Amino acid sequence: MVTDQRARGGRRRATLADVAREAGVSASTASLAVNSSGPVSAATRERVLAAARRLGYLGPDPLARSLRRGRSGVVAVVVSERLGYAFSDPMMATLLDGLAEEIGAAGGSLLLVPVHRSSGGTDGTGGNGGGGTGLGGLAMDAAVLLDCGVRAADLLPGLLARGVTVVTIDGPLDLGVPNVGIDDEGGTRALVEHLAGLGHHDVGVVTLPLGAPVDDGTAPGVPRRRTAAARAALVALTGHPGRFVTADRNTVEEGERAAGALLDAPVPPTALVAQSDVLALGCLRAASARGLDVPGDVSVAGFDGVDLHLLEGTRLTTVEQPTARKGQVAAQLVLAALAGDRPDDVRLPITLRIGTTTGPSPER
Amino acid sequence: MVTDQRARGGRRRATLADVAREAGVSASTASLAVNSSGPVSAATRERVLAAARRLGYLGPDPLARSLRRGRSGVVAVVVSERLGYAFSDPMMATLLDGLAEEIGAAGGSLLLVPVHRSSGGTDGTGGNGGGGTGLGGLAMDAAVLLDCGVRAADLLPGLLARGVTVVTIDGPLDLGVPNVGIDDEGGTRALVEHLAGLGHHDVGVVTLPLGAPVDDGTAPGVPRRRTAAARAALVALTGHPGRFVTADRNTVEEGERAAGALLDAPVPPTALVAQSDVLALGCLRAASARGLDVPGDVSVAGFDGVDLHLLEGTRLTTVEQPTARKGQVAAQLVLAALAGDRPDDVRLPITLRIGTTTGPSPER
DNA sequence: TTGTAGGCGTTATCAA
DNA sequence: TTGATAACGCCTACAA
Repeated sequence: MVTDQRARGGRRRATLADVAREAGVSASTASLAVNSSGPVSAATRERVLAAARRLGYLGPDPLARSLRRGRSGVVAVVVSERLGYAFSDPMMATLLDGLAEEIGAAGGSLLLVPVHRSSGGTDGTGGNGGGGTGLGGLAMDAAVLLDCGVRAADLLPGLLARGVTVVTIDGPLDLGVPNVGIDDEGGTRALVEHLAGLGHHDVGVVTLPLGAPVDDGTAPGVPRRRTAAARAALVALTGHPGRFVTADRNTVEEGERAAGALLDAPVPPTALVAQSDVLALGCLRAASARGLDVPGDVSVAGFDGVDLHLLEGTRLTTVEQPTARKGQVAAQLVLAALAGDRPDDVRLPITLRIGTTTGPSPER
Repeated sequence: MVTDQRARGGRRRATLADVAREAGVSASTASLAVNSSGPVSAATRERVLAAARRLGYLGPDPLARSLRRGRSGVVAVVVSERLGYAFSDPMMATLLDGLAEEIGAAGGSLLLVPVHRSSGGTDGTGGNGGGGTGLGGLAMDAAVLLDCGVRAADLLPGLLARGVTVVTIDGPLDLGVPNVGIDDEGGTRALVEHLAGLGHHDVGVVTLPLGAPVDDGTAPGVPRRRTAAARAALVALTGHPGRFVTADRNTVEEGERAAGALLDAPVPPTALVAQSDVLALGCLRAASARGLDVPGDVSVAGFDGVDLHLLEGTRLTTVEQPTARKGQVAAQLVLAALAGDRPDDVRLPITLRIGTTTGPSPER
């Protein structure tokens, strides 16, 4: 990754110039023939192709072509911190799948870029001495920013300055770039309504990591949006504000820990709302570990509509969102923007899915 | 991804030449100053840096630099078919995490390349007309091939011809490139020994997708290696060959289906060995759906040592492998090979972990 | 310590 | 239909 000798072993790969010479044509003609991207007589094309075969020419060098064309065909997906966390979230897998499908179909490819909190600032001169990576030294046509975990806003100026097309998934919304998202507030409210309707007055909320407090003018990310919506809905519908515990990461373990903190209170809440299905699974485990019946003793709800592979015919009550579609749409926004359009934000529909993990409040 | 106008909106990004002109030095001096990679007087450097700031120079263009240096810093990870499948395997997340950590630390980045069965042949002239992706048109220094699903061997010639450094994970082993793997046979044998010791004579095996039969001379992949080892060990230790069902994909659903086929036999086996923990989870669900007690009625074992987040304090009996380490080692092999070394294969240690899902055979 | 020259492999443009 | 020319933006011998 550091060394840069080109002279590897034997003789170097054949280039288009070699092919042209071998075929007795000019480089430009050879280019046209090889790419079938211009008027070339059938005879010449055949001659060039034969020469290419003879020389073992492997097609245009992607780097050179990209430099010349000003396009690399690479779409970066910026994920938070460690890839392991990113992928331990089942959503991410689905999202990336949708993204890859569309980008791949358009001839592009996906670059996975984990951003460590430090290496964000690609704003200045970028004179980062040694080959530090950090978004600065990566060739990309576009970047997809996933709200979860990364402060998208931090990276944005640097990317835009470099002429990179940017699309966000799940906001923030006021960044001035196209965004795909869902109605987080509406989904949260629906969940609270459902629980309130079951007679729950004392609801615990396990939130996703909230990230840095929003001191600048930026709109808050998913966790804060859902949190605010939950608080508002709880006050309005149950008369109580609810109790909030924040998970440090979106993992089952953290969900279990956070839920444990709530359930171990002198008077535990009668319902737990987790901001993700992964966290909700942790809630289920916390309840199970304490011998609590779900939903008899405590109701549990999630968010996302991920397939959790619960045993025993349990179905989590959750807000289902079209995650694969989200990835596809993000890709479409990228492609549209790359084509010069200025696409609008997209808000995808969600559904409240009532499962077997929520029931009447035992207080009733 | 297709259009190629460079003339976007305003005026183009400042280049190093611009900076040099602005600073009144030559381009080469500017290069040295910006990269701090040569002898430059403090005064000149300051002047150059100031000019860069003034012009909003954002650092060397990655594409141009790569072309010049002959290195892109990109390591491709070739995954099978759809990314969604790839990531639905918890192993992959961990593996990629380890890989990304090491590659990232060395200043490289990870390109995710899903390979559809068709687009494999990058051997010929590659004159694939339009911008079809398929590994051919991607700039990469190295590729990591994951056996699972993709016939690594198919891609190898093309990659090698292009001068791409290749490393495989989980074989096949006779490809002539460095490989990281584990003792699949030994692990399988240990599992069978464990079950035989518990008195099981009639064992069902749920295998991973086997892929195409090995008609050429190539060594078989993980599923076939584990399958052969299981068959041999079962014959040797139980006197019976065992019954084999193949899952079409490495998913919980497929595991459940395959296990169901075994459990619905007139005389079901007393133990199920799945070739992955994901499949094993499917086995557990199949048993649960039929009202069978595990391990009372049927024992279940897996392979991998993934955290399955089972409820109820259940711990799967499985063969634990150091998955993150596998990714790290693969990265180290890549880096070593890129540095000109010719690293040896690495075989990582595994451990039989006995959980609560295996017990004495009910036949006893 | 700085500048000059040349080229990495392609492709767009224009003229022939 | 083909060919010469000129970049794309950078880096590295080598010379001054």
